[in-house]
Amino acid sequence: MKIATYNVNGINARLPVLLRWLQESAPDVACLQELKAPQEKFPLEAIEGAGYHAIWHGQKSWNGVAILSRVGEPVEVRRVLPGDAEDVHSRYIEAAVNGIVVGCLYLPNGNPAPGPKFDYKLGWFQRLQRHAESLIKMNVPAVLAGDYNVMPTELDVYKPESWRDDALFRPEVREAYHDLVAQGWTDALREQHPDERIYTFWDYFRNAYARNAGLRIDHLLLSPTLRGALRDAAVDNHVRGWEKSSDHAPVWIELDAL
DNA sequence: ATGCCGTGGAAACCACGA
Repeated sequence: MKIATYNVNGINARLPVLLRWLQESAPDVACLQELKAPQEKFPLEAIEGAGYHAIWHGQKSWNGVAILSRVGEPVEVRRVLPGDAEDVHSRYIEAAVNGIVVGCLYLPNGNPAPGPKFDYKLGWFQRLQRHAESLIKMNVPAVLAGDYNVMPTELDVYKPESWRDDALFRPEVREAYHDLVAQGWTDALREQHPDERIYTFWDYFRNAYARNAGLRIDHLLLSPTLRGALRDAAVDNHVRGWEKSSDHAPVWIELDAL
């Protein structure tokens, strides 16, 4: 079973690239972030035409997450990260697909730090930790996939020294990610490639992709029950080089049947 | 060191992203 995550940066602006990638990479499940579309502007016909069921949680202008599946309909579990009734951002959706709980998340950017946006990021991270802990305790096969907006280690940044004070790399955020993983999760891409410089995002400007000035911020975390099923993990790096690409590249894992 | 680019939505610029 192949599960992917892809921050599309505008699903309607990205539709040709998204469809081309779905055709080429053929993930069984795809978690999408940054739809940047209200609920009623999700391009369902095109997605279904590509052979996928979909559930999504849209929002006007910003955020927005979706779960696509070609291995049966995703059975929605929730479309809000628990713990804050005031939080109106569309940043989380969760479904049961083919016997696996798939959480699709778009963690807040948090810049500038310090400040209210950074506080929101840390609070969101805490809520994610609590929810992830509950998934661990339920002992279900689960994948938490998405744009975490954190580079976990120096190996995950092209130039660590210039990112020290950034909300994506500050110690509090890296610690939050570390603590989350320490619950028993496996960072699938890093597990498969312990020492490689692997990036999932390259800025649109400063020729970042051509210089490989990238960040690894899109992650797939596997619950303890899935760790042994991990067969492969990689970034569809070349997709970032396509015309009208997102600034992120898709990341995927391949799991053995349970 | 820097939103220099890209997207969406409103307004002919601005918010936001990482």
